[in-house]
Amino acid sequence: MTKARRKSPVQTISTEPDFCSIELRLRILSRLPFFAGLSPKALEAVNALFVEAGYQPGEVIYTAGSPAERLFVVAEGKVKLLQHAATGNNILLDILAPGEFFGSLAPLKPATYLDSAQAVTPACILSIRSTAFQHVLDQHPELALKTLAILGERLQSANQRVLHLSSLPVERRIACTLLKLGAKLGRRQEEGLLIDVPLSREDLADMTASTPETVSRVMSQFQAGGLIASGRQWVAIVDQAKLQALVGEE
Amino acid sequence: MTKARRKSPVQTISTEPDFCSIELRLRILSRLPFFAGLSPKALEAVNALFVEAGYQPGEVIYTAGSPAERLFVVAEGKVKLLQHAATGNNILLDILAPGEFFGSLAPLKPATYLDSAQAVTPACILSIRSTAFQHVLDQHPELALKTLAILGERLQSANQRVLHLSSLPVERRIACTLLKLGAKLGRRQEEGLLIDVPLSREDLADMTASTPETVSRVMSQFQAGGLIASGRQWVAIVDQAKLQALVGEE
DNA sequence: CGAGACGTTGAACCTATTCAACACTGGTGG
DNA sequence: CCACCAGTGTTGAATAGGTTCAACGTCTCG
Repeated sequence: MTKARRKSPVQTISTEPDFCSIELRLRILSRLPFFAGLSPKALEAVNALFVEAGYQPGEVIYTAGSPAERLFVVAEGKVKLLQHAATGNNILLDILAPGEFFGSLAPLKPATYLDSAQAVTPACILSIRSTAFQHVLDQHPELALKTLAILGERLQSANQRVLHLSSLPVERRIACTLLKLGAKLGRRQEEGLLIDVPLSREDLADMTASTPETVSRVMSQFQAGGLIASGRQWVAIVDQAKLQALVGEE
Repeated sequence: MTKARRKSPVQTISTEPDFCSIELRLRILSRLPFFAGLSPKALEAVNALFVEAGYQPGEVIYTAGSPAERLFVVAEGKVKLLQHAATGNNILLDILAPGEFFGSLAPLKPATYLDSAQAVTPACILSIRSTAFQHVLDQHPELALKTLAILGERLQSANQRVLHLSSLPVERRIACTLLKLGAKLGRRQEEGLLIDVPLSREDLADMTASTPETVSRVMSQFQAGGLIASGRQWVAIVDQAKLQALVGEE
């Protein structure tokens, strides 16, 4: 019945090995939470410290365990942040959108990265040495406060995740994860709120501490109930209210 | 066999409704990670902003959901930080030792606390309005960097917890939790490394996303293997190496 | 001394995983 | 251009790890 969905609503405009124009760089930097409110001059100085690099989908930006000496910022595209368990299974910590930072904030703090970063779409990534960034923070104390606020939010988010892993059954965890992804990466579309990133069952399993099979089962059920629409590597939220009700109000 | 353990090695020197002397306050503040390296004069100014309060074991310092407007620091005693799930079960996020802070770093960020804090032992707690603390950070930028570093560590720790919840079986999670507690709150004793805080099976269940029954079973097994010694409300690590081996090297 | 909290142990049950087989899709190379 | 094939998704059945329910023992405190 509600089976025939279109091929893949997620647009993957694959350009050349991604890079961004100077204007884009400055625009991105100025829109970054912590760089907002910086004088144009200071911003240009900061900009000069950043290096840019392009990545193709699936390409690895850094690997857990390698020496952590850079701070990265997503200028264009989406980036997966993942941890690796000894058993071989992965944990997908987050999917970062343009404007978000990752990597090592401070030098020497963790000597090595404890997560890996991988481009999901063609991406342009800016990066700076952690030491250099530390100097920037020294010179612009207001930036440190902004960064503090962001870290605080991430800590909250991580704690909420612990709460969910501890107390919610898979079905709810998946519903919740879909809603979060929708809020962050959603794009209005005829099918509903399309999660605008290639997203496999396994990705969702890695976000919910589950397995691709279980995710598939739950998603089939959601689809039958008209809550979502989904196909190969994509998901759209059709009935957000019902999904929200399922996770239980908070 | 190895059943006869002593009553309760955990000392709970219950004084009057706890308070601390002026010298202790200054000493505590000066030893706080972020206040380290502050001029004595600045430290006294900061000290003046703090208010002190005493708590009895089990007494609640603040509750999740109430307006978040203060930052707290443990001066003396131990404090439980916990989240509450809709299902009624609790998550024990951490047990804080003297010198650690909790509560609200920044005003308005989360309008309300999203965790609760409760004294585990008789405790003396210093606190300051978040707004006031924000001013302190403004005036002493180096403190913001320190705080940033600490938040970073906590974020890492939370992420590691997500990893463990996602990939380790209960037995390992419990072993790991015991080791962490031992490292943080351990006191050398004849029985081994005593975790110097009243700690029930339920507490451990709340730290490992499990149940008191399961914790009891696993702990019995650990005790039979000579890994730990334990009784009512207390645990000591007897063979740290074996316990470490069990969790799997990292 | 009694009562309530804490801890232990057993057995039934249930959720989600695991293993396995099969179907669909899209991209690649012949 | 078509056929093939690897990656992805679906579905079923068996299994296991942990929870739940329940009963009982034990300690501590008032």
